[in-house]
Amino acid sequence: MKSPQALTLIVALVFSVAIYFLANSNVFELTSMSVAVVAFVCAFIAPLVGKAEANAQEADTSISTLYVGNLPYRANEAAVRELFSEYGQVQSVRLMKDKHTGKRRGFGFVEISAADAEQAVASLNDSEFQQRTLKVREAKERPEQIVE
DNA sequence: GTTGAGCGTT
Repeated sequence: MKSPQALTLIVALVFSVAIYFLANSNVFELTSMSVAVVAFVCAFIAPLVGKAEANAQEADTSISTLYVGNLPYRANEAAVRELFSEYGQVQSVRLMKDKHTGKRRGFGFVEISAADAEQAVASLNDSEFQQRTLKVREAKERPEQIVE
């Protein structure tokens, strides 16, 4: 797992070392001040680059929460995840069960890529799953991510 | 161990 910040840091370090040796060799007649200026610019830009890459990653992982009803009581999370994985990247699957008895309540929520959410709903709603006709909609409450 | 419209847990 390489983070954008770590990558940017490595680039900045390598660049700084290169500038240091260039300054020592006097190839470009660099002064200590010019090296300091370059170092300052690098230190100023690095966090901005890292932040931009982080924002780009967030945009790629925008997620929609889908309500899945009429599930068979015997259905488990793995089976539901497999089902929705046919249409998109499944972020998480939560099958709601009664907190006290632990029995399945027959519905759940699936977090899936926003880009694939509509396709999954259109394909899986009113489809048959373990001899039950599923109800798949966009979840009403608790919007985690706003879809534009 | 049962049932059958529904929108929820840290």
